[in-house]
Amino acid sequence: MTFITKQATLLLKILTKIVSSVLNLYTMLSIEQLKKLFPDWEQGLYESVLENAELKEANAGEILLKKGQNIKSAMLVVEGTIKLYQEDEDGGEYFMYHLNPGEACAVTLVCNYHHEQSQVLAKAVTDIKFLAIPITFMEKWLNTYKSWHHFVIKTYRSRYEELLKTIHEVAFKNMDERLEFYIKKQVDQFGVTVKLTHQEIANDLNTSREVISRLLKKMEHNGWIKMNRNAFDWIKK
Amino acid sequence: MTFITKQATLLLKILTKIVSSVLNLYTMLSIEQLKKLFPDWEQGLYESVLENAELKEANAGEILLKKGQNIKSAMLVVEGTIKLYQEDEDGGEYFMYHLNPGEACAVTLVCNYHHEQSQVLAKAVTDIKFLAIPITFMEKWLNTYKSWHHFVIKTYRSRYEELLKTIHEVAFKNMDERLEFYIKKQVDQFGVTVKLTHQEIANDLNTSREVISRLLKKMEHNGWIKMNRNAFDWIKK
DNA sequence: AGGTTGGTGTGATAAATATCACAGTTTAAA
DNA sequence: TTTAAACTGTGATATTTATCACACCAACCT
Repeated sequence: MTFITKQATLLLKILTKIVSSVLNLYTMLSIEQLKKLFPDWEQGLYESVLENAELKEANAGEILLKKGQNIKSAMLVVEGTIKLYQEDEDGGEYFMYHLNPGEACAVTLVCNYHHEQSQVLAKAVTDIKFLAIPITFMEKWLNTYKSWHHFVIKTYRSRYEELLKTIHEVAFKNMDERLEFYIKKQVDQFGVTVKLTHQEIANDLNTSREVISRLLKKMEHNGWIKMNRNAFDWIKK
Repeated sequence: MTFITKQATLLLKILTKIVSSVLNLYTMLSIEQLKKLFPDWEQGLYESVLENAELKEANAGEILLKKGQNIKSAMLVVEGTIKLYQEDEDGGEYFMYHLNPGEACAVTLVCNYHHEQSQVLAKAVTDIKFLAIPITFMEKWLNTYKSWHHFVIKTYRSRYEELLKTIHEVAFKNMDERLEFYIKKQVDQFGVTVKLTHQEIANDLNTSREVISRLLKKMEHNGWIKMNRNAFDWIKK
């Protein structure tokens, strides 16, 4: 009885392994796809990534990274869009920027692999695919591939600039201007039809739903937007 | 007449060059000092820096970099303290972090030397000395010195983290907590005696002097500070 | 001493935002 | 079709912050 159970367990493990490796073949990227996403890398880096990265998926709305969570792998976006937030201890969130295919999450590109903790919250906005690279490779690749080095620096630089913009908004602007700035980012990402509820916007800007409702009403009066349920169109300019 | 003028001009140029190189000798750093400030560099990098960087000075209060200004050289702090601000179009400022000896101003570490503009405001808090490295070397050094590469990444990473903290404060906290956070940074830098007027603090936090005065009064009542004219002591904890 | 300047204290009021309360409306579920 | 849940609109009120007005005081100048 126990013998049979053990045999079955073993068989299950083997089968799982086979299935997952077959799936991996199916879902793995071709080197050509990789080159399109990350055009400036060296040949060897593409190969290293294919060999060592895991292609993962997540559904829209899923939380990919929480503040305080240990970082165990770098995240490179392959498909879909991720939203990056600053997260408060007691539930607050503040939206900072989007991550798109070909971009990497800066906070996960850690050089020293000693228990780095995430300072941000990352959420999948759409269904996504991303490459997860164990952080043990981070230091090694920095020393091996110049193009990786440049990629890391480029990533940090562009994210640093996004954070500066965020600080500019939140330190100097009132909610009406911050909302406009927010909507514009949304429009750049997904087009003039903004499919978000007032509550969702309020959460992203760390304010209350009523405030957003009133400000959107005002924008409607000004002829900046055309409102629908669960969505509105940005028609300004 | 023109001949004599030309001769004189030439002489002046030569003299200027001699004087400036003598001055350079006087003010230049030794390689030992450089190693103390930037411990993890390669030998060749120290030499390159000594050869190509200019050691500059500035007085307390001087503005080193303004938003929108073209970046022509990287700044490495040698002596004194610099304050980094986000700057608003109409005069507002928001303090983000301090830069100390051995640290570099991230925004000036540009890889591409095509008219990058500063996104920040940098002010000398004390009299300072810093190394100015023409940005033509940035790309070259990235390709030549691994230690430079690591230095740049380390710089970006730590500044990115500072910006995250700033966003956390300004997005989630009320002025009383932001003031406390601000004072603590000040105390970490210069000790428990905070030599700032209410007006200066108000400017750094983009608020008004009255607000800071009232909040400091409250802190005094709570026994967190001991107030004097032009300064106060942080005595909490 | 008298005057000027800059720093501080504080009331009164306005503006921006947060919170509460509740009504109406659409959508989805039973 | 009825019911429940989610989304939106809006008034009333509280809190936080900004702005204005002015008084007081210490330091410095002459």
